[in-house]
Amino acid sequence: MKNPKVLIVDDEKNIRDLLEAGLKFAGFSVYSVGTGTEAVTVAEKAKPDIMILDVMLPDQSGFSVTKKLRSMNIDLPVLFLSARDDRGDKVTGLTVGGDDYMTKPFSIDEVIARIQAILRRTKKQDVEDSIIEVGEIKINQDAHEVFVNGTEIELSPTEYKLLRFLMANANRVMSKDQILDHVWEYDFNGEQGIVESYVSYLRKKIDPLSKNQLIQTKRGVGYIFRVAKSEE
Amino acid sequence: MKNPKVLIVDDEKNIRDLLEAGLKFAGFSVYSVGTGTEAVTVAEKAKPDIMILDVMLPDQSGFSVTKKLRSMNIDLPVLFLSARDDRGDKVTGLTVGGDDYMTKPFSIDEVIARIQAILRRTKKQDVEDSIIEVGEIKINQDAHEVFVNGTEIELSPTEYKLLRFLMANANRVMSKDQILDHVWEYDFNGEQGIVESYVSYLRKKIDPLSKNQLIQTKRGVGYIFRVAKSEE
DNA sequence: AGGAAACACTCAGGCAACCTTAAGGTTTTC
DNA sequence: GAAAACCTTAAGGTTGCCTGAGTGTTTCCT
Repeated sequence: MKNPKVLIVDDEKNIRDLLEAGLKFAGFSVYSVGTGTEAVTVAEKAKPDIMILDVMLPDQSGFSVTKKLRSMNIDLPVLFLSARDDRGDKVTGLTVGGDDYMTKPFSIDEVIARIQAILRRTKKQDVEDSIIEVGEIKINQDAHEVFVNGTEIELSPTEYKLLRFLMANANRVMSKDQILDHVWEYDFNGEQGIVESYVSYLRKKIDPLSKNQLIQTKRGVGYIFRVAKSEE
Repeated sequence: MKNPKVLIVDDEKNIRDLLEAGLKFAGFSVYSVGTGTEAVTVAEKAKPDIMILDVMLPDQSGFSVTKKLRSMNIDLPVLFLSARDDRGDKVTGLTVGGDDYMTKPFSIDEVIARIQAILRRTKKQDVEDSIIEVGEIKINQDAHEVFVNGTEIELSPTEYKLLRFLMANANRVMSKDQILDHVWEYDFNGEQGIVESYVSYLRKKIDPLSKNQLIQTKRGVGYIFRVAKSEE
């Protein structure tokens, strides 16, 4: 199947829209509802491949939605969303098979990565491979490992997400605003300076092991992960 | 499809007219409205391929327009416009997915370049290629790179825009006023002298690597990017 | 042809924006 | 309670933008 179908269930419309825009662009077919009741209806009719489910819904808890679906023999993997500090919820949510769990606020690219990871695990879809390799760098997303010319380097979570984003958009300049929108959590309110800082951290770890300056600055424009400059 | 359709949404008529003229000339079919309500109507009926949307509209915010459209399952990429210094408006999610973001005042040719970049990325249209090659010079728009006979040169943003404009109109004289109108921001209030300065900067970087004088002066008329002079 | 006027080119300088790096404080994690 | 990760801030250097002045070049008029 070419376009995996995602059902988004969240009562905050802003969040739904954000997820919808990001997921559509990433190649998913998107259904989006605001209540648990609708979720059950759409899940039955549209037969999505995966569901993004807020655990705090106005009409019923997210878990009761999954129970209802299982009782109807509709079996689909779930990416749970919850507000931070719901530690209690986490345990319950994770008891079942291929599911995963994220806290709000999230970064949009992280959601996409998790969804692809779940689909990969449940093996029902053609999804992006777990391994991204661009030029001298190879990332294993499942293992969270990064290799520069075969040597592993340790990256902090933010560094990792930044690198993954730049590599996913290799050979294309990304503005600092774009980077903020994709890599940082959606409610992040800081300035672009933080992107500059993290690019600096990344370079410090990557450059000693690479032949070329892989992350290049385009002054006044943004940053670019650059390979294969001469011929294309 | 030959002529991509653009929907312009802005309450300032001046801006609408400016965009409309520029985009029509660039080969787009243009629809232009002044309110969010109209935008929704036209987007539904005319099915444009992309929308240019001011985030500050009189009747509703630009974001609510995109939300409404998404809830109606009308999915089109957006180039957001906003006034500079709208720190408050800087809501995350602006550039999520295939969308992009520009601040006013802009240069008209930069808008066209961004629109083509978005359409290229969303792959729904036959648009100009990312690479412009005229004579001895090759520009990679995605990477913001410029090569003269295979050697890369570094250009500042303004130099880059000026060169792109001259190359897009190769073998045709462009007056200094035309250049100001297309390359500089629409509210730029300076003199033509600045064009002379920037042509000078460009030549200093280009000429050492080129066999011919690529940017030529037409006294009393303007400048021309000249190739294939012998036969025509 | 001579000279004035218009046009064009280059350069230096002031200011603003941008980039990098480092240091320190806060939050999170174990 | 210590370590790691994260964010902010600021200093300092660099680059980019624009202006204005000085010089060079062409055109045009007498």
